[in-house]
Amino acid sequence: MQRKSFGSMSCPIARSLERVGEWWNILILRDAFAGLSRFDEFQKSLGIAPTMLTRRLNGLVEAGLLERHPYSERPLRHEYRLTERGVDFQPVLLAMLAWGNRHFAPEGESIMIVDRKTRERATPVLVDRASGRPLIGPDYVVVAGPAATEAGRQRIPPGGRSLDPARRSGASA
Amino acid sequence: MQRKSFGSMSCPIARSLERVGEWWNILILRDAFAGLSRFDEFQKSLGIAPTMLTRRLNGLVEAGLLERHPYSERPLRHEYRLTERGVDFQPVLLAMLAWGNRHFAPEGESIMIVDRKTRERATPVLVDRASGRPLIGPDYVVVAGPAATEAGRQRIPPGGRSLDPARRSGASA
DNA sequence: CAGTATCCTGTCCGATACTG
DNA sequence: CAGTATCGGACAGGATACTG
Repeated sequence: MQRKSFGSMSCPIARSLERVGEWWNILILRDAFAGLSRFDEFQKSLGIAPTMLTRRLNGLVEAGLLERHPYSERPLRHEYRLTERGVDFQPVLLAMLAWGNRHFAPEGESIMIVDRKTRERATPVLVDRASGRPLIGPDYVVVAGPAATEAGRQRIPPGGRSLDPARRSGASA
Repeated sequence: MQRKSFGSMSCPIARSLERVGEWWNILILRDAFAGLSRFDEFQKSLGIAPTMLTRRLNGLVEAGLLERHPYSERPLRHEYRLTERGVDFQPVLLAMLAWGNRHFAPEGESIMIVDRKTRERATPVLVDRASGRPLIGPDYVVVAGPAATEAGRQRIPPGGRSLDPARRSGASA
């Protein structure tokens, strides 16, 4: 699986995209989280061509998001399970779910997250684990890390770049 | 911009992918969050072919994530600004950033989020806005929403599907 | 500077057919 | 059931050249 590479490879987002950038990959992961694990389960669920599914599955295995586990010898058959790296991808999926629900669900939500007991709807927000404060707001900033390139470093203003939409020129009143 | 469509269109994740699925789109959004707004800023930053950039920019405008604002008449020139829908996409970007940092940063992080004052590193976690409890854990489940199709509904176990990695077969001890 | 026009290549992806 | 083999189309994306 030959990987596409972008100009700004030093960016972790670009690096992530190299692994999950293809259209199907994210949907396969979504289904893996839904508990699917066998080739034909994915195929039925996604309506994807088998040859494509093979390629995407192999890609995800190579990228370390999925693991093959044999469940039958003779003939050798395996199921695809999320690795820890794959499981870690869940926040991205949930963030996309929330965004899709918010902006592209004209007829209402088709999937939602609720409290297990009270059944109340949850609204996903990203916060800092330690402090519990929302990341998107005035309290946090993006800064260059130890592995940043000089070019990357220069794109970030001194003091860091705000994550607050209100401080973005053009956004909001 | 003719949109690709997937089998399971009822899923909000699939719907999101229709808008931002292309490789460049996410990187363009990332740069937009970094404050870039002019054609040539994007081009320099991304190293993308101008013709491609035009296409992607148009796509993002059509999808409602970016807005054109004229900053010069004669000749007419516009800059591209994030709409509210675009700004709302930030959690997805940050989740990808965190995932990329965690799993694909062998030489250390190149970009990180820190507390504006204390300069301490933040770790992004997804929580419910109302309760503050982490979504990925035992407290929350995924259920079918009002707009779910019958097929989608049947894929979710009664009571909802857990988001807890520990309850996933095969993951962790 | 902010694009458009044109051409070309790679590959994503589906359709179909085949195999242990 | 879980894939592999092969074919072909559509388009993402790059390179180059051009325009107001």
